[in-house]
Amino acid sequence: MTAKESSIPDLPGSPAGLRERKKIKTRQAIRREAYRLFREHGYDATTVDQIAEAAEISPSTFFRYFPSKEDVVLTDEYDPLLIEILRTAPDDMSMLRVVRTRVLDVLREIIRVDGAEMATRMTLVLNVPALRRRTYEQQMSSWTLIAEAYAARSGRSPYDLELRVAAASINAAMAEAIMAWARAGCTGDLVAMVDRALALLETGLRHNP
Amino acid sequence: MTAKESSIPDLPGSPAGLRERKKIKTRQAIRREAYRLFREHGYDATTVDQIAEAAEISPSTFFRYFPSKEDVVLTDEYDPLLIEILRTAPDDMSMLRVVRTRVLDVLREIIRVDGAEMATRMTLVLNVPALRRRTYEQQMSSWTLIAEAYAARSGRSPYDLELRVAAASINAAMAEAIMAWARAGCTGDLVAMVDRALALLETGLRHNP
DNA sequence: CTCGATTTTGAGAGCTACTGTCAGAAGGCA
DNA sequence: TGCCTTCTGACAGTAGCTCTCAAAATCGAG
Repeated sequence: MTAKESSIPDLPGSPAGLRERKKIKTRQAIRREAYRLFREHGYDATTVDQIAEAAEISPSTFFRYFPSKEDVVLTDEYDPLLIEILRTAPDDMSMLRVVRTRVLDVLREIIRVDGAEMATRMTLVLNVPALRRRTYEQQMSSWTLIAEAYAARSGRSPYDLELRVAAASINAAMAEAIMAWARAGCTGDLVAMVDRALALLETGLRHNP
Repeated sequence: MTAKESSIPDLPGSPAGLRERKKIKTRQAIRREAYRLFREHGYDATTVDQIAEAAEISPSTFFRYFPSKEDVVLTDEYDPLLIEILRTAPDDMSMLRVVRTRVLDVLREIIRVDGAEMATRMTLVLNVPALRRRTYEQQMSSWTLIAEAYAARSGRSPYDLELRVAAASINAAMAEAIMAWARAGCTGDLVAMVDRALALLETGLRHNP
């Protein structure tokens, strides 16, 4: 209902063509009806046909907007932003430092603007195994890009083990914090939780748990 | 062909009943034919019906032995062993120390006994997205159990964030090392690579990449 | 060995996610 | 207005997976 366009990535405003506007409206309708049905009947119990009917489109049209049912939940416009932040960070700053400063600032802003929808999504991701898997895969492919960018500018191999382990464990720590937040009903300070998780990685697991 | 029973978990020997032996033989036949077809035609291009025909069973019987096509590759008898090692470790030993000492010893032994099949599996997991996702999910659920066991004996909450982050990042680091090994054609010292990955976590990501 | 109980199996129908094709409708542009 | 591009719905088809049911194989006891 409310035009809640996130202000963090460049928002293109209303595009000129009627075609474009209709496409956006259809896309929003699909997502809205899908989320409603997921909430009411559960993810697995909701079929694509039902979503299509609720959104008043044909089932085949559904797959023109989203390559799979999972993508209705998982399409994420923030990943490119994350990559960009890390790509443009100063050369002498470690991945982890960049995340704990710049990325967390952006996360705070995302929550402010888009918190409610993020909560819905994360709750679904927490509770539906298929979505959890896809989420991890998606994030890992982003972090692979990040690791490769770091490799390129420091002259390491793009397959450098330490680099990839750093990326993978930062990803895992953030995911774990986000899931803990979702488990707690999306209440509490997500940014603080993510920072706590990352602090542990920074200190190292020498004596800790 | 060769009765290559791994000697690491308790090997039950040949069970008495004919029924049991036949079941094991069928299970092995399915896996053997499946792996052969995967190698020859690829994972996605191989259908369950083809595997069933090659193993001389009906398609419906296939699903009595493996709940899904993915499970032919992913069924892993080592995970309970991993959990057991960590569960029975001394209370004052951190997760990471247990892994870097005891778990790596067991891994070395697994490679010695079962190296070839492990290589086939890891190569499949590396190259088939669906398998990668399931693998991660599977390992994470094991590490959740481990985290809960650690929580119980140290009086923490089973949802303790630091504990879960530690478990998740150890898991991620090991997975990354194993994937790097598979990427290198399953050559080189896997145990050394995993240890390098874990060493980074132990030191912490303060100045590193 | 035989008979009844239990387990395993094959056949087949059915559901859902997803892909591809193709003609026709709708929007854009001169 | 009329042509061109894009979008849409109907339909057929494939693969993974579930469920049911009756026939076959195995097991245990007498």
